[in-house]
Amino acid sequence: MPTMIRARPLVVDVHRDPGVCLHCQARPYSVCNVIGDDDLDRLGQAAVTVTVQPGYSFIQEGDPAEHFFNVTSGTAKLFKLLPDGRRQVTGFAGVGTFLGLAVSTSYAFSAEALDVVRVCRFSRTKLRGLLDDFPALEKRLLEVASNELVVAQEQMLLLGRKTARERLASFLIARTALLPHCQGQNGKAGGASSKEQLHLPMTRSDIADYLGLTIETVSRTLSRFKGEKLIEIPSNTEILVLRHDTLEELATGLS
Amino acid sequence: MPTMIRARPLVVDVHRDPGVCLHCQARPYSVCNVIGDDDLDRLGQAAVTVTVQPGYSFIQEGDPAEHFFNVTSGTAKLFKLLPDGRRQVTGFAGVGTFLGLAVSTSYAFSAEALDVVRVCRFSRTKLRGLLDDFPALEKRLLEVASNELVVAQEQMLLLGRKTARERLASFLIARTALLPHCQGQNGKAGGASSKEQLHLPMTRSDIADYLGLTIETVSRTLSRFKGEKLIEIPSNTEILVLRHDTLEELATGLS
DNA sequence: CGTGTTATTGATAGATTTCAATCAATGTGG
DNA sequence: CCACATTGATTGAAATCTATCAATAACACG
Repeated sequence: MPTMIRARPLVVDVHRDPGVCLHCQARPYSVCNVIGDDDLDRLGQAAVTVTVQPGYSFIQEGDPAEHFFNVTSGTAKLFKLLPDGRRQVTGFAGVGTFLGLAVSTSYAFSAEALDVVRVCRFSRTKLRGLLDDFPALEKRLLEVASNELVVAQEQMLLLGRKTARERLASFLIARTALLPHCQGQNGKAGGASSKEQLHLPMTRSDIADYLGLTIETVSRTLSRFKGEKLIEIPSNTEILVLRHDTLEELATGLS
Repeated sequence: MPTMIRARPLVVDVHRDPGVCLHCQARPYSVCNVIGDDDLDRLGQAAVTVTVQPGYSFIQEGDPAEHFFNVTSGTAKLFKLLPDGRRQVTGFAGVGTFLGLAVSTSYAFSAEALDVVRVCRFSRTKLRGLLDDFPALEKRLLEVASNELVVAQEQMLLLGRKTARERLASFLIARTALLPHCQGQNGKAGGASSKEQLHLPMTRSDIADYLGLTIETVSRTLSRFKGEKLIEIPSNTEILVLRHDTLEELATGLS
């Protein structure tokens, strides 16, 4: 049975500030990067900045979808619930993630902060206006949505057809791809070790709900990876990837 | 082990015809419906009509994504494969479905015709031009993509957290929603029977790969539904839904 | 009508879940 | 500063759902 406590959509801090967009550290990763410096204030005026404390949610599945969000710092988990409490985490939203694309009148998922999360919040109507004025923004959103679609299909493959080991390997590999130095990080030679350190802001329970497994299976599988010297587990929130390519093979179903 | 035979991307018939769009029976269900009658020829000139025979595929996962497609008749299955042949069907594309939204340079999935499928094919570059000229089309595509995203998240919930019974029930309910007379089809009173007849163009194997199960589990579960008088199975391709609301409860996890 | 494909049904096996206990990390209050 | 409680993670044993293996049965098609 999941926690379900403190799942109030409590939002802590709201403020607005002209010119923030220009120096926003999330800008290079966000849809905003298609807006020129000159027009950026126009964008900023349509948004408010919201800070969400860990454990609190800022989107509730089923609620009327009045806002769009852009994550500027921190990580949130996105999830859907069944009436009896079973949960499916559909994704983790990091810096630059645009949320709320659900066209319908209500949100299709909930979003809860894993650490302190800051988001830019746009009202539906104001964003509509922005899209009319900036066709490039609309194009960018289509791009974003298409990419998410590809990711979702990959996740369906994982959930429908991969073993627990393959799921965990896929998860770890996907996480390494998010690391800042995300290219040429390991040699091609078989068995080359790379030592990538992952920070996991989510709990084992979140990982389980993301991969369609139980906490216990996640824990057991990671322990086995550790025993096989594929990873190290310095702490509950850190994982050191020792054999990237072995995990990658596992993730794709080879072996 | 899946079939894997005749998975050649064989396309059978190609022809073009000015003015076809105007009388296309798929128009009301397609993205084209945002284009006015006057501009419709412009759209038609950018497309070619392709007929695909059952069992043949017109999109191959991994191939360079040179075209977009719009299904005008028939049904196709969309799927991804693991190297060892495990398959995940990510969706079924019926009349009006727009395909190829993958932004990247290569397709993220394969598409294979279940029955005779006709599609409108657009080259990437020509569609790009159309989008520049018709902002409404771009808006519509964003709408389509967002909707598919919602559907994909629902499918993740199914694959990650639902039981075999719940998956089959969800599948049947989703299929009834596609029926032409798709509103007010059954009374609210508990236990009301509705008798909706479903035509299933896909095999049990396709259903299994769609729901993350095996053929045997699909067959057994349907047989059990039959034994419980929830459905009838007049033929391999037809299913009669006797108790829509009972199945709906099952689908949502209330059982 | 054979003949091959697809679907059903049965028996068994196996991967993951469930139930349960232990351990570790963190925080509280006397 | 140290018992005590709380939460999250790990590990073990048993149960269960679904997969696998295997045999029929139903169907489509030439």
